[in-house]
Amino acid sequence: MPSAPKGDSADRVGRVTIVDVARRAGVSKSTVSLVLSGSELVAEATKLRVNEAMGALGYVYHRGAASLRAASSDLVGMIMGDLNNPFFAELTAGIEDALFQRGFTPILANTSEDIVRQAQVLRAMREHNVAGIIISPARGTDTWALAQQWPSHIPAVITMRRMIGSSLPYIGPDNQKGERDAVEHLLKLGHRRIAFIGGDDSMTTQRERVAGWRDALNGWGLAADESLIFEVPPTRDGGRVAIERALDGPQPPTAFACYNDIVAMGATRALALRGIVVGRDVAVVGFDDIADAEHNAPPLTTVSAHTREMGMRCAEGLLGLIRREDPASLSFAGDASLIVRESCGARFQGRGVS
Amino acid sequence: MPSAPKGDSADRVGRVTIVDVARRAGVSKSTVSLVLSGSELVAEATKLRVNEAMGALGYVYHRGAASLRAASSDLVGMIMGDLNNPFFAELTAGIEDALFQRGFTPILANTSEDIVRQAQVLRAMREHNVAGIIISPARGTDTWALAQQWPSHIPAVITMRRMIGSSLPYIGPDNQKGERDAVEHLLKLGHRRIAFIGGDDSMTTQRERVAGWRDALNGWGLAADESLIFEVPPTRDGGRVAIERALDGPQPPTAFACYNDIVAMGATRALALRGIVVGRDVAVVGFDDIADAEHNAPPLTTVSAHTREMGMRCAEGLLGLIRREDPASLSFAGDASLIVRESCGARFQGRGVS
DNA sequence: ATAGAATTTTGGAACGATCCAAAATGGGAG
DNA sequence: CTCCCATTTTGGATCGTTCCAAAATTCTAT
Repeated sequence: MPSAPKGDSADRVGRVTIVDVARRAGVSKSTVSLVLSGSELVAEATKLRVNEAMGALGYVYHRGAASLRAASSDLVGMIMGDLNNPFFAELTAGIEDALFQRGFTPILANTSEDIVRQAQVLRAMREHNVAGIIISPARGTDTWALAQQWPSHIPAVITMRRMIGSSLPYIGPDNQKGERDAVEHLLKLGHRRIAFIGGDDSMTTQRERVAGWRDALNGWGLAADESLIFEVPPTRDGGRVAIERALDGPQPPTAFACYNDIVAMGATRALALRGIVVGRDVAVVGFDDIADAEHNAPPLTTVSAHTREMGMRCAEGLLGLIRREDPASLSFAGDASLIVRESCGARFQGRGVS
Repeated sequence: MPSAPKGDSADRVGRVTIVDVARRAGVSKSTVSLVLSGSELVAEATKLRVNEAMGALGYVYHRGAASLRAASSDLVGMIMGDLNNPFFAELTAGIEDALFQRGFTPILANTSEDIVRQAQVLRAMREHNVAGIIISPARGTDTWALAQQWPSHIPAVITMRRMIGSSLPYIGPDNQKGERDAVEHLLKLGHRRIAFIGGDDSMTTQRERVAGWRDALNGWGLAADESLIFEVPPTRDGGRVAIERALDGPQPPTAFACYNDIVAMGATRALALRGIVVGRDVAVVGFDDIADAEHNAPPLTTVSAHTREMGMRCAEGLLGLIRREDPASLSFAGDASLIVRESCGARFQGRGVS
């Protein structure tokens, strides 16, 4: 017979508590508590007896009760702007993994870019007495409002979307450097009219990436032509719209640096539908390196944000804050590295149908 | 000056509790508790005074403390097999939304299809005294093992992956019916050699979808040719591999019913790279209707699992269990409806480049 | 055998809410 | 002015843990 985890009182009405365990092991509840916390104080023999009792009774630790006494719980809030964006889904999975491994329990909230929802969610997290939060602020989040909604003494790290003027540490990729590399790559391939498409001026991430685009052009002694910045929603459809606007204008660009991979996918699709072969007639680069990027038609040249690692960094950064390390030292701009595939033409294989 | 939420004791060392509020409002903590729970018993004037005190002190409700006395908390576990699969990301967002609206707080766990991780996560959820869980079991989860890891008296609903023999209610789309519709559509378009690609026999979802495929063929008086079932991982690359195997075999199929959209995307891409125009030379249908499906090249004909609604159903089903309704009556197979786009050829526009 | 030190164990007070029976208050009828 | 009843309010026990000072036990050296 396999060892069944059910103990003799597994079907009791109430929960099996530390007191029940203590009674069965013939010790006091304090001793059981000591065993639970892995204390060195308790004698080996006693430890064994207590563990046996816990097994027999099917005891389950009650974290809520424990954290009532401690200052904070093992809960950590994860507030994401848009879970349906694969990039954020990957980031979420990364953070979840890292937190769980460190003994924290992530509570998830998806704001769908809704700042009202975000405010509600922040309050709920406070009510749960979370040890801290990792937040990717919804678009349109105001630095001041966030400061009002989240007391500065509770650990929080901001990820992926920098809040200017906020005292909270920021963890995210180096957008400017990444975009600069991407655009320089296009310049090296001979492109001179390089558009930037997607997002708009109100998004810090867009501003950082545009800055990188400008840097690269200026670095090559070229003036950045602001009319080549196309502000469209950071969506697939946004990519399509930008392509249409760009192509229908005078002197269409020969290369497109996209706000992110989603926009780039929309753009490549729109180009393909016009019969333009991406990677031969025109170059496209994305940003983020989501899983789908390499399966796009054609596979996207993009800038990797090292999503998984970023998630780990976030978890670690928050842990640092919880341990009361200096917030300033925690801000972190991860590397962002160019991944060359086919959409830029550098490795174009000339396969005929794109 | 805008009304600052900071009260006079917002920077106290400890937390502001109902006792502090009670003191300031000149009432007992019981009264404050009554106000908190929205009781009708308390006089209007007192209610006002208490609310004023809460505002002034910046009181934040402590859900953990409250749930210590109640049988269970407002936490609900969400256990997902693979968050990186856009389908599950959408489902997760849907469930999260529905739970939050009903006043529950979802705690998230991504098992990455790892049953060891899943067991750990289940335990963590128990320790958090969750009101219930919504679980999409990791591949390879054994019904008996799950029953051991999750006591039957704690509400749980299984979603998307039926566990045969489990007493827990199952909520998911009608896979068999959906696949039958899809394959019938292919039959109507004149296809006779229709392959089923992706997943394998150990996955209940695959078995259900294969059953639908078989139903459709048999319904048209055709024998289901088992050699047309290609068992490959339910991934993009799996789709590619299946296409290669199928095309290199004798008498290649003219249509492919795919386990899900991811496989279908891998398949369409592999076909395109071989110069085969999907929607003209060959037909492909997917399953799930993830957001990317309509942006695929060509847009995928697929079966919608009504993901968002499914998420809502899960939340509602769990709520029913928490309210101690009959588990059997909660099982639910949602509709699964065919969405015709271009990959099957029914609406092929003949655009040249696919 | 015994003081003193070292090692183990323990009872009771927290933590911040809810719940219940009982007490206080207010109003209307006699 | 009292009594009764309806409306409000309240103290204290409780949920399951941790923490702390103090008690009990064991060990060591004399």
